[in-house]
Amino acid sequence: MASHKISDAVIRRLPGYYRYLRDLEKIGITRISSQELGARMGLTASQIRQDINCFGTLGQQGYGYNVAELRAHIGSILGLGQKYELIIVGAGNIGQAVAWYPGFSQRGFEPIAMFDVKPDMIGRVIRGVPVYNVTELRAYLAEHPALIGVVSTPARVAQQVAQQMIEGGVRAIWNFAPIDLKVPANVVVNNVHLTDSLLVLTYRLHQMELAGQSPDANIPVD
Amino acid sequence: MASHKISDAVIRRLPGYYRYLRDLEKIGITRISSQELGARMGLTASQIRQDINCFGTLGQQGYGYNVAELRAHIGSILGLGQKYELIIVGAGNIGQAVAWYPGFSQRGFEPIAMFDVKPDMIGRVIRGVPVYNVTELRAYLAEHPALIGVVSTPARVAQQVAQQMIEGGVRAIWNFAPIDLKVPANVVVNNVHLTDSLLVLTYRLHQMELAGQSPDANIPVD
DNA sequence: TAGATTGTTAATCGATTAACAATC
DNA sequence: TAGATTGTTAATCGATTAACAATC
Repeated sequence: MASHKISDAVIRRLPGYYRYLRDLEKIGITRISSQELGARMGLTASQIRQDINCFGTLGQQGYGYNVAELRAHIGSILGLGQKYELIIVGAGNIGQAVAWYPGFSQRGFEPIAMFDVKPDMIGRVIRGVPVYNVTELRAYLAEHPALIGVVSTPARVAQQVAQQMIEGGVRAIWNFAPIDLKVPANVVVNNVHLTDSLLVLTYRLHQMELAGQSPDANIPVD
Repeated sequence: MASHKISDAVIRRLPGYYRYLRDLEKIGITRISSQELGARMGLTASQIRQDINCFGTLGQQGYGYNVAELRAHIGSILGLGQKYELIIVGAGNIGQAVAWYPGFSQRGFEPIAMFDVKPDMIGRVIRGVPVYNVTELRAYLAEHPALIGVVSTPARVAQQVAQQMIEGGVRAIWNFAPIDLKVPANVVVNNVHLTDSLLVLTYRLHQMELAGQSPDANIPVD
């Protein structure tokens, strides 16, 4: 039986499934068991079957899962298969890195404009994406609606930029500023804190050093 | 009572605590209750007290927590307070973004070298960081040990780069390639999958659209 | 002292794992 | 059919929340 509320824990694993299935497809594997997929991903077979069952009956007893079919299904759950125009505020390194992330366009993400405050950035066209003055953000959005906004500004202006995006019709914000953006309930936000992930790394490194390099067994990968 | 094994769930929250406490300190707040901190961070007061108690007795009944003291303590648990030299393989946008992330140096992270394969990158010095040919990686590490390695290469070479880093003495790998690096038990790895986080965002956006914009209440922020 | 707020134990909730009957 | 492997229920485990005595 399908689609009772999918838990957050499951949702966070979905992109991983998608990625692994895509890689399997690429190397020509067409079917896979929960056992085998689990071994590759570092999850239990049981968990994989539970996860997949959240959104319907996709496997076949005695056979396993069809890789292409499963990937397509997970992709559609993730909202792929449609095109997402996105705007980027903050044309620094992170903004540019995001704009040019390989594989972005093939997944339907299209950066249509960047915004910055620096005079030497404004007016440039970087790999086809024009950089506008951030003062033009509202006016631009009025003409060119975008569902997704990327915030790659310094923390101190991030909330205010988000505000303008939301007023301009942006419904999802991907935030790289080191602050947790607050948004209304009809807008989604994902705060990516790069430094946080580095600190988790140093924590583990530190622990390992304290423990005198003793292998602390399975360090979970996140 | 302190330090029984700190769970992974707690560890992942620590950088958040650190960040909020730092911001509080900046605006001059010197003491805070679990109640108030919870309200700001979107956690329950109970959870905050549980978390903090994992690593000792830091609060005072009837008073709360001393912001500066708590931040310093969490910082030291996270392994801050020492200097970390880091090398970056892949001098593209993400590599550069990482190298120049503001606040890096004030937290003790110092990029000492970048490596790439592109002839037009090799030999450049970008904001003080030299870019070498990746073929020189081993030789470089032999002379300049670094604890942390950043992998910001295409996926297809990432595992091999990690291998070389590890052989060169790197003990922690911060990976941005869209693949889960496998490392031996005495090395730590943190796989940052930017696309994964974007897909979680589109999932939620998609759900919200399906639900006809109805506010789906508390969208957790991660 | 009285009020506030922690530290900590117990209760609840949710997520993962184990087991196995259903079925391809 | 026999073997494989799912779908699904039950058991376990862990994390979060609630409650309250301890104490500043």
